[in-house]
Amino acid sequence: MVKALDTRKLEILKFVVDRYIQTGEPVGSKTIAESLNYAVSPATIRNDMAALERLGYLEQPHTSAGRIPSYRGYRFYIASLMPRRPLSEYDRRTIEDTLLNGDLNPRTLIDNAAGLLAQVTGCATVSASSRVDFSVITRLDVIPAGRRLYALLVITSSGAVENRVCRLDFELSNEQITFFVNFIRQNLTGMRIDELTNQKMLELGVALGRYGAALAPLLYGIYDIAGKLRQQKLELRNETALLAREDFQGESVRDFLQVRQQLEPLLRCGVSGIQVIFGDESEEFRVANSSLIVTGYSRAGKRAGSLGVIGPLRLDYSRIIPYIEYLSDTVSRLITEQYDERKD
Amino acid sequence: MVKALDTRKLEILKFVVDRYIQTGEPVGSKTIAESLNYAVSPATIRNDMAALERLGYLEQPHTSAGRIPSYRGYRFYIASLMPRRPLSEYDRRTIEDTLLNGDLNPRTLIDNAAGLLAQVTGCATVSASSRVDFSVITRLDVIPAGRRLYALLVITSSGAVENRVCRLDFELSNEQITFFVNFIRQNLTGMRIDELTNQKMLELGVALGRYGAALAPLLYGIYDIAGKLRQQKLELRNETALLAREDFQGESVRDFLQVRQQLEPLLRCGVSGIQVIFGDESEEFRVANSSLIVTGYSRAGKRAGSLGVIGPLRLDYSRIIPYIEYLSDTVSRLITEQYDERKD
DNA sequence: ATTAGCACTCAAGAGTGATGAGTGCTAAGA
DNA sequence: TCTTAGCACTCATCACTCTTGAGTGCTAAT
Repeated sequence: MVKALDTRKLEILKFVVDRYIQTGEPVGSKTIAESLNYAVSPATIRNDMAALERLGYLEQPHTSAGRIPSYRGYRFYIASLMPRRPLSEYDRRTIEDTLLNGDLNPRTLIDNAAGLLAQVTGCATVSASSRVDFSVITRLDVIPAGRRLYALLVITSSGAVENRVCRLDFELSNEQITFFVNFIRQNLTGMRIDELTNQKMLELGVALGRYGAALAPLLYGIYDIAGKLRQQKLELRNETALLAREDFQGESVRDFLQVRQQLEPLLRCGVSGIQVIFGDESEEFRVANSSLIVTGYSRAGKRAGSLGVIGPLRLDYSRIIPYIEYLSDTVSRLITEQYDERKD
Repeated sequence: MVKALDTRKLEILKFVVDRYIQTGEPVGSKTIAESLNYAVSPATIRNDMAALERLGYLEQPHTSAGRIPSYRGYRFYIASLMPRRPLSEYDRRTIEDTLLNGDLNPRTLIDNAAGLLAQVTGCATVSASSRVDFSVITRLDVIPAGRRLYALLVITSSGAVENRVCRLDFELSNEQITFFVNFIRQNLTGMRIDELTNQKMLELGVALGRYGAALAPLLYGIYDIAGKLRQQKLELRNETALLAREDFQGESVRDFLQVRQQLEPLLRCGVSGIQVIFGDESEEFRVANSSLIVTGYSRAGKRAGSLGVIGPLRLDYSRIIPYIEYLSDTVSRLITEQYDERKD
C-alpha cells in the first residue's frame, strides 16, 4: 500500500482548489494534465482524483463534471497547501498609519479596522466587541450643548469615550450643573460599567431628592451610555458587496438575511487564531455557499472582540487571511498599549 | 366625447394599482368585474382599460396578460386615488417618545428616525444631513482618556456633539492641557465649521511654536472632527431587507450596488414635500423596479437634510408616506426647538 | 353605452433529442 | 507496481417544439 497522499496527489489537490477558487467551474483531469505540462496523462490524474475523492478531499457535482473541493479539501488547503504570503512592509505601514490617524476610541478603532478589511477584500466583514468588559468609569461630565440640551460624556479605563445628548424641560444654571456633575462623579467614578444597573440609577435619583425627577433624563442618559458600552456590538459592513458575486445568489442571499442573529453566539465563544467556518457545514452559521473567517483580538491578553470576513466559499484565502491576522494583531496591540491599567 | 376619466375608470385604475401592489400579478378584466360585484361585464371593463392604457395610466407586459400601472399610473394613484390615513395618536406618541428618549445629537436623531422608518416599513431607508451647515463652534475640550490618549470634544451651535480620541507620543501635564485648551478655545470658539480649513490648523500649529509639532495630532483631530461635521453624511440602512422581496432580484440588486453614488446629488437638491422618484424613469436614480420616496427636514426653516425610503415599485405607499411625513416633521421640530440661535 | 361571442396572442411549462465534457474501467505497456 | 490508451457511459445544458390557459381586441347584437 502506498502513502495515501503522495506529492502528486497534493499537487493535484492544490491545483483543483486554486483553480476552482479562481474560476468557479469544476476542474477536470484534462485541465490538470495540461497544467502539469503533461508529466502524466489524464488517466493517471483521474485515478488520483478518484483516490482524493475516496479520502473526502474532493467531490463531484455530477458524474460527468470535474471535481470541486469538499469542505475537508478547503480545510486541508488552508492549513497546509495554501501559499503563505505575509503582507508587504508597505501594506503593514499603510494599515497602521490609517488606524493611528483615526479615532482611537476602541470601538471606532475596530470599526475602522473592519472598514479597511472590507475595502481590501471586497467582502462583507464582521466586527464584534466582546460583551464582557470590566472597564471602569474614569471620567464623567455634563456640558451644555444647546437650548435645554446637555451632552453627557463618559470615559472608561479602556479608553472608550461616549457622548449622548439629553434634553431637560428647563435650563440648568452653572451651579446646578456643577452640583450634578460632582454628585455623579462622587457616586460613579471608579465603578465598573456592568454595575451601572437600572436599580443603581434609581437609587441616585432618590438620593437627589427633589431634583431627582427633573434630572431623570440625565440619569437615564448615563444609564443608556453604560448600556451602549456594556452591549456586545456586532457590526456588519459591506454586506451588499457580496451581491455582486455570481456565486452568491438565490438561497445564499436569503440565508444571509438572518446571518446577524446567527453570528452573535458564534463570535462570543473565543477561540484564538484564525477560525474558518463553512456555511453548510456548521449548525451555527447557515449561509449556503459561504464561509466565515474570524479571529479574535484582545486587550492585555484578555479577549476583547472578533474580526472577520464573510464571503463565498470560493474565497482567495491566501490573500485574505494575512490581512485579518495583521489587522486583528494591530488592533490588539493598540488597545493594549493605550490601556490605562493604573485606573483599573 | 365623454369625460376622459369618469368615475368607473378611476375606480378601475385604483383597483388595478391596489391589487398589483398587493399581488405583483397583472390584473385582468375578469378579476376587476368580480371585485365590482359584476356591476358591469368584463368586456366593458376591457374597453375602459384600453382607454386607460391610451391615456398612459396602465400598461400591458404582453398581449395576453392583464394590466399593470405605468409610472404615470402610480403618480396619479399617489396624488389622487390612494387612501390617506394619518398615523394614529398611538403611533405618533410612540415615535416622538422614542426619539426624545434617544440621543438628541442631530445626526444621531436623524439616524434614529431612519432606523424607526426602516423598522416600520421593512424597506431600505436613506437619511442624509445637508452639506451646508453654518453652525459655529460653541465649545471645545480636551480630556485625558487613557495612557497618552486624549479625547477631543467639539460642540456646535446646532447641538452637534462629536468626540474623537487621539494619541500623543507622551503624556501631557494638567497645565499643558489647560494651556492647549485655552489656546484653541480662544482661536476657534465662534468660528463656523467650514472655516476650519487645513490652512487654519497649520497656522495654529505654527502659532503654538515649539509645541506645534508635538500637539499636531490634536490639531489634526479637531480638523478631522470639523470634516466629519462639514461632510454630508449619507446613511443607508436595512439594505438587505430589500433582498427578501421577490420583486427585487437580478438586475435590481446589481443596480442597487451603485445606489450610493447616485443618491448624493439627488438628496442635495432640496424639494419640499414628499417626492417620489421611480427607478427606471429618472436619470439620477437607476434601480430597476424600485422607487425612492424622500422628503426634506429642516432647522428653523432652513433645509437640514433628507429622509426617505427605497423600496420596490410595488410599495404600500398609503401606509409608508404618512410615516415619512411624520418622522421628518418631528425631526424638524426637535432640531429647531433645541437650536441655540443665541450663539449664532 | 353595454355586452356576448369569438378569434387571436403570447408566456410558461413540459417534453425531446443532440452535444460534449468528463468520468470509470479494462487491458496492455513500462 | 505504476502508468496509459481506448472506450463505453453518464448527465447537465441548450435549442426546439408543442400544449395550455389566461387575457385580450373586435364585431355585431342589445
